Amino acid sequence: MPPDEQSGSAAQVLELVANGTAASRADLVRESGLAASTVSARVQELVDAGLLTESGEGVSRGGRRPRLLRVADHGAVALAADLGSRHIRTGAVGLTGTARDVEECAFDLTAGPGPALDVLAERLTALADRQRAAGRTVRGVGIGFPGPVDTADGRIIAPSRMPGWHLFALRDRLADRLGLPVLLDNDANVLALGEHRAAHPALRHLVVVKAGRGIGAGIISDGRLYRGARGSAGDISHVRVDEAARLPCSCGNIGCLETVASSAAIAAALRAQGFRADSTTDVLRLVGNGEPHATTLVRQAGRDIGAVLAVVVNFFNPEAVILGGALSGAEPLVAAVRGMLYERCLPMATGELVIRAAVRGPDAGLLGAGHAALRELPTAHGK
Amino acid sequence: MPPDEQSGSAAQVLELVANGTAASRADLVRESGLAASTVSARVQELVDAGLLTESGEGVSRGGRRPRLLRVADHGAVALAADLGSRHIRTGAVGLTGTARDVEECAFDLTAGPGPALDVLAERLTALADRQRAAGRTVRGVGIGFPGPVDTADGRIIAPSRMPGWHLFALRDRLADRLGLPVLLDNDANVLALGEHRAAHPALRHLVVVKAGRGIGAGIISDGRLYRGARGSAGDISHVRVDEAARLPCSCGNIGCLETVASSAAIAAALRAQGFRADSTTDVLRLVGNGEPHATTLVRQAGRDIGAVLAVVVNFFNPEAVILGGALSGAEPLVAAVRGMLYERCLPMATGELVIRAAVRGPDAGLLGAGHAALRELPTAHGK
DNA sequence: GAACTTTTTTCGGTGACCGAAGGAAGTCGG
DNA sequence: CCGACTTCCTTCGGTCACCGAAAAAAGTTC
Repeated sequence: MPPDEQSGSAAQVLELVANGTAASRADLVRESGLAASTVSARVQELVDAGLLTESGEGVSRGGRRPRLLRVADHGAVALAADLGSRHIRTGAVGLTGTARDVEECAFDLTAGPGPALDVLAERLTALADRQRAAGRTVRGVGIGFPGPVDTADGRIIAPSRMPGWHLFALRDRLADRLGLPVLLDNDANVLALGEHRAAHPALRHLVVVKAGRGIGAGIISDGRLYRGARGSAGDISHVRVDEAARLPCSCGNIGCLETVASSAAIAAALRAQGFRADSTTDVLRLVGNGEPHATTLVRQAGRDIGAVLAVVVNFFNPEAVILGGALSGAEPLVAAVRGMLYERCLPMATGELVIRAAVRGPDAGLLGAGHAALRELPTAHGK
Repeated sequence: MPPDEQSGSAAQVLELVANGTAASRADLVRESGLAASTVSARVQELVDAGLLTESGEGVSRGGRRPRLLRVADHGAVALAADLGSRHIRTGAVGLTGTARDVEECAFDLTAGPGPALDVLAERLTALADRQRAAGRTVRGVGIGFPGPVDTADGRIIAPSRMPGWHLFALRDRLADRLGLPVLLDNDANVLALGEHRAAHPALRHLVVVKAGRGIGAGIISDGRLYRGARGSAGDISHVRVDEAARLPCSCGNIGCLETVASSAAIAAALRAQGFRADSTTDVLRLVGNGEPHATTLVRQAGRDIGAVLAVVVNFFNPEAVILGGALSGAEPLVAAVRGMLYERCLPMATGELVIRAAVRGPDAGLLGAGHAALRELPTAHGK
């Protein structure tokens, strides 16, 4: 599926060095399970390809000193964009796994694909120019989109709350404008990739929730992103959680998780109570200020999300549930999800389950998008 | 993970012939994606090993006639046992994928592991003797158990409703008694293996529900059985579906799927209404007779199961949901699940979703257990 | 400074697969 | 009935990814 992908174990070697699991060939032998000769050969390839560099020697452990390896960060970066329904966040991601030159601007995606394409192209062009001016090579672009994506075609599919986007060929349109290869995926998927690679590389089964104005999930199964039969796996935003609710959802049903537990829903409820609350930021501010109504609403949202995740945890039995997206910045939400999972799941499923907020915070999605782009986009000289 | 497993593509070749997808080497080339030379080599191996036989020639399609291949059914079988909380079903499964000498007897698993081991050993010994008398070689035993199983250790783990079984080493105890290698897995898992291999080999992502006195699910992800982090994936029996329920469940919670939608729950409700209903068979009989109360209860159970599966379908996005277990014999249940899924899931998830009852009926679990045993158990002469 | 350790490379496999070429056995159209 | 085309299958010489044994390289310890 990935157009490029080096010999398999080479990617693994690079990954282990990139996320800090291994710093020398000997480490790689221990961590990867490969034969020493294989590791040596792969490292040599990667050094020759300019992806790894040797950087001095480490401390001896009673024998020869290890020759330390580092990911070569001099050269290539991928541009990354994390699209939200109300904002666009951009940055440059290098092989070392850090985001540089991060910017966020307000933008309403519901305005339709035309304006969005303009803004994206403009900001990414500027970003590319700055990166090139700094001497870095821009290898491609990774985009996380807050709605269903056909990753094969690079098109948006029937996103709720965003009329006009259906079947928009964002990937190719953007690639034309930028003259760069573009990778397009769902925002929760790139978030999951980012969290997995940067924070939990050792875990094999992982559910990463993105809770913001919408609610989605990315699934890592057996160490790889799981997309499902039609690519819509992880779409929990329209699971019914409130039988009594009368609020209609954009999907045509009622009581969807998204209409009761997203930050859009919380903000609306707060406005109905007389608060000034438009954005997720406003909600977080009110919670941070200790506003009881806001805290109650966020906690209830956490319980609703937790109720859905309880089914998911029993069914999928992951090693970790990671909460990302802007709402995960609210402690009460994380606490409520935890409580719900421990209450409702089988002890066998929660026994060693890790439940925590995304460690990379607001950049996690960006890192995932950049990472994916660096890994999967074709390049001229075999990466 | 499987102790034996032939060269990978050999297993694939055998599988394609066994399930009827391919009948000649040329078919195998088309279906498997392997090179013709590779197919030829693997077929030769399998013929030499006595697993495949050539059986005459097929009809020409304008060129040389294909040399037809068949799975050699002369020799080896695995014994299989499908344990229910109230019955034990046994049979012999050959490489051709048919169950022979199937028997079912009533037995109460809650009586504890001792008596169960005796009955199992006795019936399987008799079955083995009959198979050997018929000139077949018994290669091993596959067991499906209606509760959580540690497949690495071959032990039962904390099954609800079955005190005394916790940590019982069923696999090794049975292997000692029979003098045969034993494979032990959860009943829903072996059901999923059986349905996938026998009925839907082309599908890659599959959820197979076993609805009987308990409710479990087996997951096929990427063509392979998915067990999750701790091996408890698919355990949806204790998902809360009825907030208002006061019925306590063996797990300590209330409103679990199992306490409201299992045949045990339906039978109890029918008894409360004055009907004679002890077993799943009684429930099916009443539904078959058109008894309105029974049909209503079964339909409601289907809706409850459907509500849980709706979350699962949105999250996992499978190609098919297969309903197995005794309750799947009730048409209203299948209809109710269908209705619930189409109502509650996103169109993208249900667009091409197959929802149907297990085609192998009551033998599906048996076939899966036998199949798994034949595939994964070690044998003397390299299978 | 001899005897271990640890790290890394060299070298000769091995196993699974592929692709080109060609043989074997057909059909079909004149 | 004979050549031209198809389809099926095998033979043969690769390639690729990896492994394992051995040894070289570089250190530590007593």
